[in-house]
Amino acid sequence: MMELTRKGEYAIRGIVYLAGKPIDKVCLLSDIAAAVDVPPTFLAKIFQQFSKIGLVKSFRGTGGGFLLGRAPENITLLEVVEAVEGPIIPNRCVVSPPECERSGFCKVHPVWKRVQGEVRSVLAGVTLKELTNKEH
Amino acid sequence: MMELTRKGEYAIRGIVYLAGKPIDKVCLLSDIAAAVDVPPTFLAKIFQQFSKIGLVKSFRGTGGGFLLGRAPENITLLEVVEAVEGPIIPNRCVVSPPECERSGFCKVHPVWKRVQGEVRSVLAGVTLKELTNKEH
DNA sequence: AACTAAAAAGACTATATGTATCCTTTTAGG
DNA sequence: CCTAAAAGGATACATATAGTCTTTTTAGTT
Repeated sequence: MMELTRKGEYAIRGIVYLAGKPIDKVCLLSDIAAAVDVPPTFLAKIFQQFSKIGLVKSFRGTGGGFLLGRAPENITLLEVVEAVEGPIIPNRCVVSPPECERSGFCKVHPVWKRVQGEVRSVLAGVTLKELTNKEH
Repeated sequence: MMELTRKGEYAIRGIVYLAGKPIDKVCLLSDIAAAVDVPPTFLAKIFQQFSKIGLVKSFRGTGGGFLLGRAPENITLLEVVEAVEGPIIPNRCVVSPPECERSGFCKVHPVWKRVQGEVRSVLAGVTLKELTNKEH
C-alpha cells in the first residue's frame, strides 16, 4: 500500500539527474531518459508537467532542452512528488472539505491527518541538492 | 498519491465496529456491514482475511458470526491496515532484498525508508480501543 | 525561405488494480 | 435433515497505470 508509481519514481530520477548537472547546462530529454533509464516518451510527459509549474525550464527547437527551474537547494522532494502524483492523501477523508460523511464522529480521521503530516514533513525536508551524487 | 483503498477503509470501519461491541458478543457479518455501510459481500472477503491471521475469530453455522480476536487495546491500526493492504511500501526500493538495481548509489532510498518508518510508527501507535466511540 | 532539431499536445492502447457480485461448498445448530 | 452462516472460487466491470504514436509548435541554421 501507499506505493509511489513509476511516474513518480521516474520523475525523481529525471529531475535529480538535472540537479546534478551544471546550473546552465541545457539537457536533452533523450539524454536524460537514457541516463536514468526511463522511456523517453514517458519522461517527456513528466517534464511537461514540471515545466508548467516552473520546476524546470524548457527550450524548444535546435539547441533546446531542459534546465532546472530553481537552484537544487530550493526544490524539495515533496514538490517533485506532488507535481506528478498529486497531493499526499493517505485517505480520502483528509481532503478539505472532508469527503467523508463520517467525519465528526470518526476517530480515525485525525490519525490520517497525522500520517499525511509526517509524510509531507519528511519529503519537504529533503532538497534536490542532497539527492545528487555531487560532493561539495 | 498514497491513498488507502476502499478495502482498507472498509476493513477499519468493520473491525472498529466489532471493537466497540462487548468482547463476547458474536456479530453477524450482515449486521456489521449494514452498520458501517459497506457491501456485505465485500466485507465478507475482508473478514476472511482477518480471520486467517487471527485478528477476528469466526464461527460458522447457526448462531455463528464474528468476535474480535484479541482485546481492542492489543490490536493496532497498523495490523489492520497491513492485513488487507499488505505492507506499507512507499516505494518498491524499500522492500528487502531491494528490488531497485539503483540502490547503493541512490540517495533517495533512505528517504523512503524514513517515510515508511514514520507511517508505520503513527499507525502502530493507535489501537482499536482508542478508535471506538465508547467512553472509559 | 526552407530545413532541421527539439519540446508540446493530444489521441490511443494494453495491462494491472480496485471494487465489487454471484454461486457453490463447508460447518454447525435445531 | 433442514436451516443459518461463514469460506472459497469464479467472474465482471471500472478505473488507474504505463506507455506509444502522431501531429503541432517553436526556434535555430543554411
